[in-house]
Amino acid sequence: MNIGQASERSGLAAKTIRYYEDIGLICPDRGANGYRDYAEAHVHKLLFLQRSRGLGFSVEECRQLLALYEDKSRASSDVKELAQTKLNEIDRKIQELTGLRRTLEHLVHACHGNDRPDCPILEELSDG
Amino acid sequence: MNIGQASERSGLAAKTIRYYEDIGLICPDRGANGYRDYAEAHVHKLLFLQRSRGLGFSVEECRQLLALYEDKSRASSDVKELAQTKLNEIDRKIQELTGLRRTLEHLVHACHGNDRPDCPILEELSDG
DNA sequence: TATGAACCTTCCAGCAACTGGAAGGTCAAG
DNA sequence: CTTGACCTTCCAGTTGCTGGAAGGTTCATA
Repeated sequence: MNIGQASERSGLAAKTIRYYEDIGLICPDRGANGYRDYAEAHVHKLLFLQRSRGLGFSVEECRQLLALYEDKSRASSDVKELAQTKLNEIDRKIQELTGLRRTLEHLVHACHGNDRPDCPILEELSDG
Repeated sequence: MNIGQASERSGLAAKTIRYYEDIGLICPDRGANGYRDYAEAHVHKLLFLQRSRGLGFSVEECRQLLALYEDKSRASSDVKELAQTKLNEIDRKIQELTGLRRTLEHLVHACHGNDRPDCPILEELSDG
C-alpha cells in the first residue's frame, strides 16, 4: 500500500513515516514508480512505534524496543527495565508538574484579576 | 558587570543570556572592549525570566509577562489570564502523564521480567 | 615584561521530533 | 486531455538552548 494508507492505518502522519525511514526505523519496498510500498508487517511496525511513542518513549527508546521485539532470544527483563526507567521518569515529571501547579495556582488565587495594575503574580516573578 | 557575574546572579547560563539577547528579550550596554555590561535592572529582568521559565512559561509567554510587567497601566486580569491558561495546560499535562503512568505501571507489573522471551509489554505494543 | 589562566567575543552546528512548503512526477476519473 | 489527488525529494523552520572553534582582553604572577 502507499504511504497515505499506511498513514491512515497507523495513525502517523505521512511526514512522520518518511522521517522514521530517514532515521532508519523502517524500510518499505519501492514500486516501479518510486512510490513507497508498505506491507502488513510494516503497518504493524508503524503501529508499534505509534503506541510506544504514545507511551512516552523517545524515538531512540522505540528503536531499542523494536530491536527487542524482533530479537526472539531477548529476555523480558530487558524490556521491563526499559519500561521501569520510563515509569520513573514519568513519576518525576508528574511530581515536578504538581509542584509547579501548586505554585501557579497559589499565584492565580492571590491575584484579584481586575483592572488595576497591582498584581501578585508579577510581584512574585519580579522579587522571588 | 560582565556576563559571567550576571550569569551567576541570575542562575542562567551565559549562553542562555546571550540567546535571550539574540531574540530581543534583553539588551545590555557594551563596554569599550565590546564586553556586555549588565546593570542591576538587567539582572532583575534576567531573574524574572529565570523564574517565569521555571514556572513553565514559554519564552514567548515570558516576553508577554515582561511586557506586562513593564507596562505601568496594565490590568492584573491580563496577567491572571496568562497564568490561568498556563495552569490549565499544566493540568492537562498532569492528567495525560497520569494516564500514561497507569498504563505503563500495569504493563511493568504484568511482565515477569525474567530470562524468558515472552513479554506482555511487547505484546501490548505490538497488538494494542 | 612575559606568560598563562580565565574571562570575553562572534559564528556555526546540532539536539529532538517532527512540520511546512516548494517544485515536480504519477495516476485515476470524467 | 485535463483536473485533482496522490506521491517524490529537498530545504528550511520550529523551541530553547548547548557545544565548540577561533580569536580578543584582562589580570595576577614569575
